[in-house]
Amino acid sequence: MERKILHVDVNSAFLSWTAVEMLKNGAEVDIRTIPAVIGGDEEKRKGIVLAKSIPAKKYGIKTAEPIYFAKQKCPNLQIYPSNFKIYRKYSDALYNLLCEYTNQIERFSIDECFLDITNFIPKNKTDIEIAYEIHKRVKQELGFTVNIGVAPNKILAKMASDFEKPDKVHTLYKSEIPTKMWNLPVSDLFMVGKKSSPKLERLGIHTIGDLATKKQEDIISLFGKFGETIWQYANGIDLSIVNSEREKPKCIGNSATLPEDVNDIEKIEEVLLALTEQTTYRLRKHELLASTIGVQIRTKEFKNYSHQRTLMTPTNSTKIIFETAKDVLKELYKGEKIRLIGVKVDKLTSMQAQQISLFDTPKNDKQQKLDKAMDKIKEKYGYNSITRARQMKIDEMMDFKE
DNA sequence: TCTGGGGTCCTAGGACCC
DNA sequence: TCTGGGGTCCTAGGACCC
Repeated sequence: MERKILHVDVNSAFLSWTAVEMLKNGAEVDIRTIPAVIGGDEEKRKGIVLAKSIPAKKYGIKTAEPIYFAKQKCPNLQIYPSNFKIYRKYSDALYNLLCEYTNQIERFSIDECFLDITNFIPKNKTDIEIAYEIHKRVKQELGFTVNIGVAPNKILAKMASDFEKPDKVHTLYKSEIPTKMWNLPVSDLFMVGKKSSPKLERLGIHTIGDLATKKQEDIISLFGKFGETIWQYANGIDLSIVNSEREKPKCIGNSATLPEDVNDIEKIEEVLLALTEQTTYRLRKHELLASTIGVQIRTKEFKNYSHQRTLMTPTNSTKIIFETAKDVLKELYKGEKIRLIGVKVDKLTSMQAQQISLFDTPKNDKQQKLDKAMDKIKEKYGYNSITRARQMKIDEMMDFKE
């Protein structure tokens, strides 16, 4: 049986949510109506565009481009900082509203959800009517606009919600694929990014339709497994289900671009410790243990390097993970000036499945208790409420999120 | 000129085992 | 001297997404 899938996508999410919050706090201008962006701090070298208003888009400003360029395109551009606490609040409000329509709902990102409403459409209504109802209610009750794609599977629903913006409902049924999707540039297809689209162009594949009508074997022989995926997407084929199970993460990591390039190993290790504490805190919150510890650095020339190491026994101990990360960093670091440092834990297993280790000494037990005590305080009073003394300066510098 | 931070998935090459 | 083939696991790096 044909399924009924919706993809709900918040228009310029970070900017819209900031606008709603500002209006609630008595602001006179709605930043959605002026050339404005949400962006990082240029002085801290995090100056990229995270979201843009429609008037800003008219100046040719693009998401993820440096603010520096955006300002050249539009000198009177208004720039507002990001605030993930607020985004989480609005994202949750949207999710709660959508849950009234189905229990098969997948949070695809902070501002996108897939809904499978196949078994939840009342007899007197159609899928399109439900989409319009959600569209209207979100605007009236939450104050921001969404695009909704209505289709028989996830890829088509996602492509449909990406059609004309903002504040629109679009359908993309199988019969509409040639007229609504095949005329679009191949780079508009989900998963075709800035590396594969020039490669496709060189092969004379300019539109999604060009890709769809090529022989599947030819695309597979050129692009491997990835080729199979994009060929299927171009033909509107996607058998994946709307997955409402909240899955455990497969890896957890934190990284930070430093305000200045650094080659002082002590300073680098201090930042590494702060990042490790953040990562292990999240690891423990998920009740997971990690087997692989990885460290990444980015040089001032934007070269990325990484090393990792797998431990005999999975752990979530800040001390063990930090000691390992320091070791891995030593292998990796050749003394050059670095711009970014990151830590990542991988091969995660649930704590319940933990094997009793021969190395569970009283000393390790003490470390575990210390981690737990620190976590509790962070839980109760906020992440920054407790911190190792020598780290205070770094925390200020890196403005940690909750 | 300037280029965030959080993820997922894939690939290629090497080590090691039988 | 000449030296297979299948499998698993690990690592480094890269593409892509929001």
